[in-house]
Amino acid sequence: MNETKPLGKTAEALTDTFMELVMERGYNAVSYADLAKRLGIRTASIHYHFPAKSDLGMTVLHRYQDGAFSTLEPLTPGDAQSYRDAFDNMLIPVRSLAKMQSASCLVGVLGAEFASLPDGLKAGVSQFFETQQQYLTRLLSGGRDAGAFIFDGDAEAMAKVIASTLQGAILIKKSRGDVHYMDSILDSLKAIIMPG
Amino acid sequence: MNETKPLGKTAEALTDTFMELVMERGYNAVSYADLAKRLGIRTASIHYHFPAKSDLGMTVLHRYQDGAFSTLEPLTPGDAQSYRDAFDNMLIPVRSLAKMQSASCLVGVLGAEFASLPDGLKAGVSQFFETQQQYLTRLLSGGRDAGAFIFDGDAEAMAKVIASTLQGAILIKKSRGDVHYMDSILDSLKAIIMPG
DNA sequence: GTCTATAAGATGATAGAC
DNA sequence: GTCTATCATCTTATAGAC
Repeated sequence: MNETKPLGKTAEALTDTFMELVMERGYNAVSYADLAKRLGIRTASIHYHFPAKSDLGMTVLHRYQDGAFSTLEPLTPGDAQSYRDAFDNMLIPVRSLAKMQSASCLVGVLGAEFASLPDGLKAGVSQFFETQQQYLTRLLSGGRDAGAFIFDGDAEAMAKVIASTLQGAILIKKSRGDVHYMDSILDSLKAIIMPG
Repeated sequence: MNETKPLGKTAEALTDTFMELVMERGYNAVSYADLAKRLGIRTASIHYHFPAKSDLGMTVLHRYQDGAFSTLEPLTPGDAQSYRDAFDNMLIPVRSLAKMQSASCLVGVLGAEFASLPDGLKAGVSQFFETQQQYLTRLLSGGRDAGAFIFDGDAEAMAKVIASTLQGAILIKKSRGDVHYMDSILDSLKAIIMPG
């Protein structure tokens, strides 16, 4: 039910390119002219597919969200290993981002520009963080009960720590241009919730 | 030696306003027109004080950096409590940021827009993160030796975790509009390096 | 230091032909 | 679906008067 509607070839290329550039530069630094140049078309053609820039933004945000949440397993009660696997799967898109030298999380970039975003994007960004926090909280809570994780304090607090750490690391990594920046961070996070 | 040169009254107001707006919207979403309107002057007057936008950006980044690092104590060997105090003092600007509903860290915002920044700002942002990581690493390393902190792994890895967590939390907080978002995160971080 | 005037270019967007 | 042509507006920036 969260399927993104299929797009034509040009619309697909537009969303891919726009997403890539926003993840590098920010929403406000990517123009229709940039996209037109990249795809070898005119800016007017872009408006046929996406009448306003905010339409492009919304489409790209939805696509990104689908991708980021696609590896999340439904949190049905299971054994300890199933929770550890779910945690690892949650990290798959993060590891993918970690390897990209000059990109960072689309939602993080949009969040940085929050006050300048059109309303729809603002709402989408807020919701992304809310959904992520809820999932992580349930994962950590259930996982601790099942013996998969060990940590003090409530699961929601740990969920916020983990979400923040990942987001911050992906952001800093881009400025440092170091594709290995996150290696130790992912290890450290695991050690924090799976000591010993 | 890191003193920022004194500015006139208008230049001061310009840097304050520019910093505030960038922390809310991002560098590319703040224009000379925005500043002129706020201060009740013309855009041409701004160019007298800061010929190019990148000049404004550099001045603001330096000011921000001076503020963020102003509470850092020189890391001379001391007892455990002195390291805990130094950690708390490092957090003073962070706590200040946490209270601002619609702003996030200037350097984080610039980092999100990295690829679109003028070269001077790129270099400044990279350097900020590098300096912060070096300080935190020394603080954690010395503090662990002095018995102030307890954690596994090397100090640099923990420094990266802490810097990333703070940066990510400040970013997410803005999108969530929750001035209490970071409360539990600061508690959790302390619990991670000062268990028990 | 601030203003008016002005410029060159970018930007998001529309109308209508092909 | 893509194009040409065109638009109003914004954006950074400069020259020169006050």
